[in-house]
Amino acid sequence: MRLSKRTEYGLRAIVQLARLGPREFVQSRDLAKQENIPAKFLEAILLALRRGGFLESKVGSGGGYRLTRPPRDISLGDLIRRLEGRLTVRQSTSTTNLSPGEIAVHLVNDKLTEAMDDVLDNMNLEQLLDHVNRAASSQQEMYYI
Amino acid sequence: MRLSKRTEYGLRAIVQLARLGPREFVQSRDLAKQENIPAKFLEAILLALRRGGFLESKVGSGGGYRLTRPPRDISLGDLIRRLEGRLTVRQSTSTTNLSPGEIAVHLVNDKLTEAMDDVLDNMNLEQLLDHVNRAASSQQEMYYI
DNA sequence: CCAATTTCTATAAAAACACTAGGAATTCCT
DNA sequence: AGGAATTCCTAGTGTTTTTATAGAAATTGG
Repeated sequence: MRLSKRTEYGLRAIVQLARLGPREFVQSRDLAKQENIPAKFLEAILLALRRGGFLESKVGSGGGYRLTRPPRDISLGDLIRRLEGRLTVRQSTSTTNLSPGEIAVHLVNDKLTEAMDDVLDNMNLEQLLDHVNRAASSQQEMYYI
Repeated sequence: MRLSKRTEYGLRAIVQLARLGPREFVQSRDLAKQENIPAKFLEAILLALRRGGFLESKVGSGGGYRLTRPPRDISLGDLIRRLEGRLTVRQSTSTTNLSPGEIAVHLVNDKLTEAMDDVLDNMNLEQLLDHVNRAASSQQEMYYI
């Protein structure tokens, strides 16, 4: 299991935005530079995040993006499902006349989906930032020991 | 999250093999027909399962495939990781000098991987078959109610 | 009016996935 | 011995998904 580049970039961008605080608008180009993400690709991703209600934007000179609400109120589940484009409705393959193998596949798929949703739905952006800070500072300590 | 066709087909085939018991060799072509899977594709998948130690084969007339061990001893984790080809080693991107965003991505990736492994490593083929049988029989009941 | 920015549409390039072709090797059966 | 059935193996092909890129319209601030 690996997140797509799209999701990875989106996550990295929103983490930056969350760290910089909700005051200022940050430009797509700057985010791209800071995180070393292809600029045009990031543009499209930020747009999707805006449409998803995670970001608000301001067009024109001095414009950019910022969070619509505090990190605590942004669920990783909502965020990542939006980024992965996994609105891929549960296959509506009629649940009748399935072979045993097909039933098994369904079962496994459901279990996996549930497990992932569990992880993501129980973590918000604030908690993720806390983890990151802790990880980063423990990385710092390494140098002093 | 969705399993690849390769994994889906492999799972369906091994479920069939497990149901038919460990006695007889079953031919690839028959499995393909029963589960409606492209024959040549399935061949390659079964071969991989043999190399992974899940199946043993007999070449030539009257040949085919069968499980190497009882379903109880086949972990879904081992099986599916083999099928997904997800030996995709944990990225060895040096864990130094990561941006906060990159750390966040790592964290999420690890959590998700762990959650999926948890599900899969705690289920064996026998348990999966039980689930399937229960699901199938409750599906049957539907017709009588 | 001009520069900076988001927004939008269209397309291209690359990678992953889902197969297919064809023949070699092995085994069984008569 | 010979032919039919089967796995084994290598290589290739087509399609879909992912990862971008190009370029111009719309909006805003100065």
